[in-house]
Amino acid sequence: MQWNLDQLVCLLAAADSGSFSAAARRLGKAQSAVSTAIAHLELDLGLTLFDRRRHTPVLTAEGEAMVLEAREILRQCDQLDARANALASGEESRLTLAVDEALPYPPLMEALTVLAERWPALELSLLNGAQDDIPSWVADGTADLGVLFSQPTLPEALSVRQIARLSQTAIVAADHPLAGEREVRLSTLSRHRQLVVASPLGGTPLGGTTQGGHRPARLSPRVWQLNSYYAIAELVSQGIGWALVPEHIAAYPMYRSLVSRLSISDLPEPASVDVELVRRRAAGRGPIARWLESELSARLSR
Amino acid sequence: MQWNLDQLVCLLAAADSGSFSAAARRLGKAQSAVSTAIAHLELDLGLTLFDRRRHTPVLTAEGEAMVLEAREILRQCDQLDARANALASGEESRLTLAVDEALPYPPLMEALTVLAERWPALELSLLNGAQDDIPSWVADGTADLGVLFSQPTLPEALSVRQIARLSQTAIVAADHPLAGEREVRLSTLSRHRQLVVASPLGGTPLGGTTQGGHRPARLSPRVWQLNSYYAIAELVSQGIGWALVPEHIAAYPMYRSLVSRLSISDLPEPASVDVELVRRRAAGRGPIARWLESELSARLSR
DNA sequence: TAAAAGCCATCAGGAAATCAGATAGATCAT
DNA sequence: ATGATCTATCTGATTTCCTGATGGCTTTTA
Repeated sequence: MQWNLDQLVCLLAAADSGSFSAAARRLGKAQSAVSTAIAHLELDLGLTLFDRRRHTPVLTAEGEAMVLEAREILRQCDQLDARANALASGEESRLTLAVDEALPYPPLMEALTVLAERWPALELSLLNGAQDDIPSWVADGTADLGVLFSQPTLPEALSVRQIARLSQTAIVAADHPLAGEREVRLSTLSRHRQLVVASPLGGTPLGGTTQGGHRPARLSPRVWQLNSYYAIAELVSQGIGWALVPEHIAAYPMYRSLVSRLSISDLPEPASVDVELVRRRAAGRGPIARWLESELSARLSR
Repeated sequence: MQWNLDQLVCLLAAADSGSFSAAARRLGKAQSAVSTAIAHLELDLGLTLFDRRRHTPVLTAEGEAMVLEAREILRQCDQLDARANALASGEESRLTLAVDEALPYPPLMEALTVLAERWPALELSLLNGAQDDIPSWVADGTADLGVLFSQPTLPEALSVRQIARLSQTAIVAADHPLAGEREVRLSTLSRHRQLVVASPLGGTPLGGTTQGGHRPARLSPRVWQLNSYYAIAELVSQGIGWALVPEHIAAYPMYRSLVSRLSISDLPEPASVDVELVRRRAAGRGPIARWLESELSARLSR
């Protein structure tokens, strides 16, 4: 392989413009440069690319085949350049996304589908984890971005942004004494055990590193804490107590027939839980991360 | 785009071997050449491809992305070279094949399927034509190769090779007086009109350009000539006469229920028709044409 | 701990490729 | 027939590229 890219450029310019002189003008070179470039290319390839018997050279069949190959190579070169420019302007070449496994899947997967089309070369890693895993993965660099349900304590090194709010519903087991009621009052609920998400488990979230993020409402004096909405739904369906969970968890096929929704008559405002996006303060701010943030925010809010 | 292919080669060698020195040894260059090549590449791309803080350089994330792009480009370059070598050794870049429309399709299509896999870049043209079209297309350069049923007269400029022999069967209309007979004698057949393929139509094939190729057997004094087996089968099914046609024509779904096969008791040898491949004397002798010739011969003979 | 080995970046000088401009021969259009 | 345009080729100058040497740095070895 003796030839170089400039010779391929000359070949395409000559093929497109129909003469070596025109190609030279287009490329801003001397005609002799194009002429010798193509002559050398022909020597290197062992082919006659142009039929020079007429006034203006005309591509041979072999020449046309080479033009097709050359065009593909230069297209790839342009792609390399484009990718280099994108990377040079800060675009991520890899992105690791950590998401709470209890988040609604469809909007997440739709966003990733669009992502795959728009940045086909991106190496994406997707980590599914429980409530507590997400911030620790982001904090230790395992993940660049994390999406999780709002929780009261987060490492200081992380920055948080609320990106959506999911409405919640109260559920009990289908055979629970409360299941028959059309509406219940808080005072009624408080006589039964409440299951809430909490992280870190059993800790007293009052330390100096506490950030915003409201803690899950404790409406009953008898509380069990778990780190997973799935575990909560599981226990609720066993009749252990009641819980506030996001709508999509209550609607999940595995639980839908086992649990019963409760409407709480005297709740000051509709129950909801925030979805937050966390990143290390310094990182996770490339163009793809920013796009993904707004995309997830839009899709989760529908 | 300032960079060149040598720099990409250096990048890959360095990435693969883990150090610039090793890459230089592998490429048969000085270490400084590799070092400056990669340094220039980094300047051109605006990226840091290697992390040089340690003893041996290690690819950055951006570097890995560029390695993937570069590998693809060099793969394409190898492909261009391979194609150039093939073309230089006489391989066709285009091939136009003219076939008699009455040839059996399945073996033809199977051969073309294999052809498409084996020479993916070949530009193939397939012309379907009647008996007379094939040799004229090959003679005037419209086609490179022709496949047709043996016919007595061919232009002098064409060379012919028999590549298969298809057995024939006699057919009459299902409601023809002969249709009930289990076996017929030639003397019986000769009392009915025979339809034969002939080309050129109505000509007296005795001119100076006559070549080998036996003319279709005229077993009856009353003969109609047509240039297409399909037209013959059509007329036979109308009860116009009887004909010798290749087995697959008699088995063609459109005619199968309309015609009846006859077995001729006193035919000296089983009726058959030769399939021939024609080319201009000078042309049609590239590797692909030769492969196609043997492939068609094998598949048509099954 | 000290020496040795291996690696990289950089520099200088020479080899090689590339380029622009000029020229001559060929082809096309008028 | 003539002028315009094209290609191939030559020449000298510029640029690029390469090798070999050197020094600084890191890792391994003694």
